[in-house]
Amino acid sequence: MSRRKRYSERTAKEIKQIAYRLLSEKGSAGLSIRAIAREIEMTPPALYTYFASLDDLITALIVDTFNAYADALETARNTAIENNASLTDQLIAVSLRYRTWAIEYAERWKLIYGNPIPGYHAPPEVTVPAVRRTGNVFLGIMINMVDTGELSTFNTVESIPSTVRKHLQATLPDDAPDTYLYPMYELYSCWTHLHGMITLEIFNHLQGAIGDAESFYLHEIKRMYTEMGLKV
Amino acid sequence: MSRRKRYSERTAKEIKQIAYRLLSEKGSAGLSIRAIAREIEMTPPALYTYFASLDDLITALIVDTFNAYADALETARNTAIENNASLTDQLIAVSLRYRTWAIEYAERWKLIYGNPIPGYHAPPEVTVPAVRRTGNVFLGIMINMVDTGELSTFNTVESIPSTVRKHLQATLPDDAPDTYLYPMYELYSCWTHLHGMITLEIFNHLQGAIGDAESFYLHEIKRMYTEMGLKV
DNA sequence: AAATATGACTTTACGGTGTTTAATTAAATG
DNA sequence: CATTTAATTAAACACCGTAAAGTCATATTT
Repeated sequence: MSRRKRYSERTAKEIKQIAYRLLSEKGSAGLSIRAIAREIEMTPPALYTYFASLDDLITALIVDTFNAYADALETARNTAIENNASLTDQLIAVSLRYRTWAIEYAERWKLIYGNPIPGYHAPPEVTVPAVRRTGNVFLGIMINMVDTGELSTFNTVESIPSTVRKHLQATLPDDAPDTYLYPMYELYSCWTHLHGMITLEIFNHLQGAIGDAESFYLHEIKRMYTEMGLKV
Repeated sequence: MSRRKRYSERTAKEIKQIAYRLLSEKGSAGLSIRAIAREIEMTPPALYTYFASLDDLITALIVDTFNAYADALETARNTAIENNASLTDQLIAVSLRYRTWAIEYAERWKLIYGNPIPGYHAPPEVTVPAVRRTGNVFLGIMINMVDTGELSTFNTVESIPSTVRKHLQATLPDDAPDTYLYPMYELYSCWTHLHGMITLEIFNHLQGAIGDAESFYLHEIKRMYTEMGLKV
């Protein structure tokens, strides 16, 4: 690891930090090569040494953000485990963190889940695995629940549409029991609901309707998990 | 209504149509004053006669789009009624249309529910009433269901968080019975879930996970309405 | 140690964007 | 017909991403 390489990585990190600051201060509209160059006191083309294009820089931000999001969820779960929380309480803790992180880092969240930068298209080969990490935090808990019997799989598996069931089966490891289909399906059912509430809150469509988005969210996840058969 | 005024309105409409075409062809990145000017064979500043700014033009597109969305939902419901569909089937028909419209007019949908144009902020006084129209199609059906007894209100009303309940109560007409709180709350519970599925599908986060987003959506809404106590 | 190559930059430039200003033309009104 | 008003244009400003070419210090190779 040469001196020059270390310097270069430090600068790349600095560029990303300035990008995050501009993003949170002025939204994605403030995120430009030239604005970053001004802040870091370089000429705009100098940034091309570190990122091949603005799109590349944004992709780097997106990947980092997905990972930071997943880290936050994992931390939330670990904290819950340290406090001897039940699996259900772990699930609730992670669900709540899923929202608070989104609110706290709203502009970064919009970067990954909104459609913010016109002309930019995220390369799926890099973002799809990153998305999966966040889902896996939820899935891990739910699979634990199936193992302990807390989450009953009864006959819901049969009712899953066959196309969906086949797809889930294909993503399941070979040695995993069929009963794991249930938590996988349930994961997406829950995820889409959580995600809808958060999206609408962040884009300001929910507050006017419901008044207190936080209480609504908490109530909905408790109701959702109750209907899944958990004792909340 | 003078000749000039008629011409002016026709031109404004033409501008919006070109804007929609550019939007669906190239996404929000292709939506620029200068691009529209090229298409309509005007110089860019000429467009400022019709819209005070690009933001104003976008706001006009957004309002139109919200209304078109609501129109489509109302048409879906009316068609269902004409076919003697039950209230439950009306609700399902509208729910399905909520998705197909979003997919069909994805770029317009992103305009209203995503965060597409950096620097643009929708004026709430103009968009909030427009959002409400779409919700009212769902709400209308659910209120009918309460009136006919199809939708039981049992004790869910009591469990609604007090802050949310107060807010819903405030938006309820004075002469409406308290039992209407239940469908109002349920509306938002359903809406957030539908919205989450559609958002994730449109932003390409769901297909990789679930395979067949359409079947998933149908299965989820049926399950949701079953859990609400409806006979689907 | 000298020569070469590489990486980090700067200057300049091109073509794109939204928007303002002032001047011009066309249409409607008195 | 004269005057007001609306519609349009040309020119310019301040941004934007990025390509090309050149400069200079640092690494690497001979």
